[in-house]
Amino acid sequence: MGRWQPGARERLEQAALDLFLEQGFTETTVPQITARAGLTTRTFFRHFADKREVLFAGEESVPDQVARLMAGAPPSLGPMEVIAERLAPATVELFAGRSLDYLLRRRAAIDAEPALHERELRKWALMSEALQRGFRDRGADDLTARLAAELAVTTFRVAVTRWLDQHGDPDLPAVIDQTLTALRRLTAKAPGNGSTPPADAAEVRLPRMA
Amino acid sequence: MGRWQPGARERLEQAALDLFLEQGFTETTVPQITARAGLTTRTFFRHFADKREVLFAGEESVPDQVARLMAGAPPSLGPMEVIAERLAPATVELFAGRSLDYLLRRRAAIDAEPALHERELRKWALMSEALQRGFRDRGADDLTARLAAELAVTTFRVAVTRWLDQHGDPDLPAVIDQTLTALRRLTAKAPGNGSTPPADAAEVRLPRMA
DNA sequence: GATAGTCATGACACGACGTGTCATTACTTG
DNA sequence: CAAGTAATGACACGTCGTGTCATGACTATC
Repeated sequence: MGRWQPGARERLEQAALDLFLEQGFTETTVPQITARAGLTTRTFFRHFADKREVLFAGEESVPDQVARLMAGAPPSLGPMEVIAERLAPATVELFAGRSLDYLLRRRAAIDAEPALHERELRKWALMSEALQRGFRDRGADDLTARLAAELAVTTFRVAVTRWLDQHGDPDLPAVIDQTLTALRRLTAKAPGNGSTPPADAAEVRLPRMA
Repeated sequence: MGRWQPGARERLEQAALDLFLEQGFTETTVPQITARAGLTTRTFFRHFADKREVLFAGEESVPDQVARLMAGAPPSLGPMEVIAERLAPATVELFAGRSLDYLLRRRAAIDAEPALHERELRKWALMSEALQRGFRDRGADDLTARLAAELAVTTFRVAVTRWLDQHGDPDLPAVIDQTLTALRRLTAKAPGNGSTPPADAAEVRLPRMA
């Protein structure tokens, strides 16, 4: 363990996030981050593979956790049940660790920078791959496994996005539930445009035509 | 228009893809690409914002095309109908321009390099954003618009992947159809594990428990 | 058919990113 | 107190990507 000033990694993460929000990702240089954390440039790259990674540390284990979680679920559960009953609670737990304020600040930084947004997309893609393997190991055919994995990722990503949009007001489990319901309604053959059928939707159907 | 040797851009794209496949993306330096194309380093960055972009040129207009396409569809169509009847043919057309061989080579290069894979994810994300706006403009509420957009992207991305996996054998429209059908079956409440119910699936249900 | 204008390219300098390498410092173990 | 370990510092270096100015080739106009 490091024994100079403890928590070098955490200091770097904090300084980086602060600077990214203050001046932007591109405008922030690694020497600036390390100066604020009281370290040198070389040390930064010993903790993080590149400048973006400072916002994505400690997420490498998630795919493995996902794999174990799925292997531990009763074989009788279908893909959608696995998503709703096993993966959803795990996702909630994943976000329960960090404060809402931190999550919002982190998202603000990521949304402001395409390069960081790409890294965020890769995070979900890695999760999707793990889920896909999990579904295949549970006996699903290749197409179903892929779709189920993508569906799960879509659900959780959309739910978390909306949850943060509303500053965490309806709690995450509720938002996930709402998202799953909307997803089922959407894919059900019933035609319609997706707004709550006749009621309170204030939005207007645009008569546009190209 | 350039009047030195015509097709500088195309020469750069070709040289880059060849070199990426020969020695890998990271190992290929921009001077190497420009040398093979008979140009200078500076010229490369006049045509492409960065090294990755050489594989993603000419795709900036897709989101706009998507927007026009959706605005031109009859307002009576629900989200899933828009996906199946309007967006699917457009997606097919999008891939009809390039030869299967080129698409396979391009994918091989992208799959071998995480940085390129991230760029590919961003491409689909931009398409998803355009779709989301399109669905919202058609009167869908925010949640439905997001989910429909993500569903469309998932469908086409999975379909194209599988289509290329099989070297284009069942044609793309057929694969998209198959994918949409599997997606509807998956989200329908009917429990089950996603393999063709009792028959020919040779895979074994693993008795694993974490 | 000369002249001016336009646009792609060449040439050069430069800052930031990321890595390899070796020395140094602090802590741990015996 | 001595040896070993692990994180850090210091330095050099290659590549990426940009700013800037000069140069070449084509076009339009008179």
